[in-house]
Amino acid sequence: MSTPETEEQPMSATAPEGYDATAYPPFAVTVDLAIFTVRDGALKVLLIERADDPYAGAWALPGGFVEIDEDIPDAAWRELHEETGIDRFAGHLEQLGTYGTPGRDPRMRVVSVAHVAFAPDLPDPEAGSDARTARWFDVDDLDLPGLQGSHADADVALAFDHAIILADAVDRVAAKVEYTPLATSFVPEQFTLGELQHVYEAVWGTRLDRSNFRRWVKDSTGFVHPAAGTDRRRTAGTGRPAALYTADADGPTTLTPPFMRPADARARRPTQETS
Amino acid sequence: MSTPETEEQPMSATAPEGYDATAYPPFAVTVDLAIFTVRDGALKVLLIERADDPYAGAWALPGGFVEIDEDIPDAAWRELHEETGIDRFAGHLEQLGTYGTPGRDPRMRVVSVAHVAFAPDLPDPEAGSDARTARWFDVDDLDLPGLQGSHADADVALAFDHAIILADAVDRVAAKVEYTPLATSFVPEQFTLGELQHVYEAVWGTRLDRSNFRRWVKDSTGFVHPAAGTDRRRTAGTGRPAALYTADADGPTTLTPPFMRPADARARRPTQETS
DNA sequence: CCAAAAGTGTTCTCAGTACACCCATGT
DNA sequence: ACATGGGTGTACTGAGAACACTTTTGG
Repeated sequence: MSTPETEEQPMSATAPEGYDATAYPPFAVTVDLAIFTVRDGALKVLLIERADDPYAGAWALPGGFVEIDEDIPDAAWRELHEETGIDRFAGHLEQLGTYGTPGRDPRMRVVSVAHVAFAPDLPDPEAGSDARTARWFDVDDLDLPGLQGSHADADVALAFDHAIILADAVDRVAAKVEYTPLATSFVPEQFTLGELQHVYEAVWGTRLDRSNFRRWVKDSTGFVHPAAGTDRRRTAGTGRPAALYTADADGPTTLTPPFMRPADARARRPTQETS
Repeated sequence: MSTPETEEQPMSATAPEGYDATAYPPFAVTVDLAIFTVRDGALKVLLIERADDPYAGAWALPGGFVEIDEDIPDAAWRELHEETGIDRFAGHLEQLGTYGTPGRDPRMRVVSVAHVAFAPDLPDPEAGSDARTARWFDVDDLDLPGLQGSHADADVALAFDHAIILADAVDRVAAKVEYTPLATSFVPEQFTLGELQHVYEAVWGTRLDRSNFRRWVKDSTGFVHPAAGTDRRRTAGTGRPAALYTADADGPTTLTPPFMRPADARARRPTQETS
């Protein structure tokens, strides 16, 4: 942790040798969330429209202050619930990274712990729920730094450094579905293999061979299994009804072998070297 | 970012509706570093011995306060330099994650942005350099949560939540060498393929087939190439001298195909789901 | 001569790829 | 009938795994 190594190492001018517990540089700490869902075959992210300055009228990731006695994950789950109504454990939430460049918020020094959340297709946020607009955006319609395939509609300007955070978040999602069963977080509890395949195709922006996809999924241990009890089938428009599957609850957290996306799929941006 | 969404979302009691720029919960922000090197065929991490309470006598990751006008990567590089003398760009440094559970530092609310650094074999830290002990520890000699192979010598107690951070850091290192050329950050500028193989073996805690390793390395594009100019060879004790190689400077940041560690290698712990 | 490490080649196997074909349903 | 998507099987190919053998040095 970040134990103030008082006499062990020279502190900055703001926290000198004989410091007392209040003599440290005071930061504001917030959480920001990139909340993803897959819908209409596309990867969507939830953005809210800012009503006030700075960046009034711009779109931003939902987020807010961490309370002084609140753990960071708790703050993230709280924000997620406030924005989407998703209950704890009904979705997946993980830390993405921390963004704290001085000046990123013009008002004060803010360090934001960004998070990524996945959820099955969610309803449209209720516009009037708290006087502010919120919308699902197709990720490909946003102009994100370092991401190809952006046929940027970009009349959507993102506030603060949220374009960077969101680009990192998209990379994270694409990478995680490769070696974890997290793709199942994007589909309802019971799902068809076709639906699951659509998740991969949306996240990676590529097309997969149906036959090989099925074989890989069914050969992966601890990933999915035929839906218990009612072995019914579900229709998805036209065509033959599909068998239903469920995610293995006790499955491993990393898939072996991983499902590698084809090399031509959406390029992975490297982890930011902090240089 | 974490823009305080003033009227957009209800703030906590500490940052209520009509807040002013000073009315936010004040946090201390620090950086902690897990600095790794490979030596004697083992993965080593640099720890410092705490002289004072809390956790006097315990070992801890080096770290310190972020200054109020200092960017987080700058603070991490500064700490790295103070601890090891490594200059910017002479090693690899990246953000690992942020740890901010209330009470992790008994004195105040501290949020620490942990980092991972790789460097070639470094000299022993000078004990007298600033009155405090610092040592390289074999990672396998530490008792880290969720990591197998710990024949824990564990008379070494880690301060704060540093055991958790360090365990996460070890995972990160193991995962990164799989799909990035970062293993070359652990060896000198000119190195033999045997030395490079030792890095993988140390990080993964496994043995690799020499022949297959060479083939994979040489077939990977943008990874290594024969040492320029002097095509000399270097001896490593006894045996035939080996050809020298250099990392491709302009290489890709992700290797294709990745070099998968064998399934029996040190298990990867999943990304912490923030639940 | 022997040990140790570098360097080269060869076989075997299995997973990913591509593709062909049948099945069940809606219109 | 035909379009649409589900479901199954098969042949091809290339990369990883295992292992045998040669080369160059120090002792």
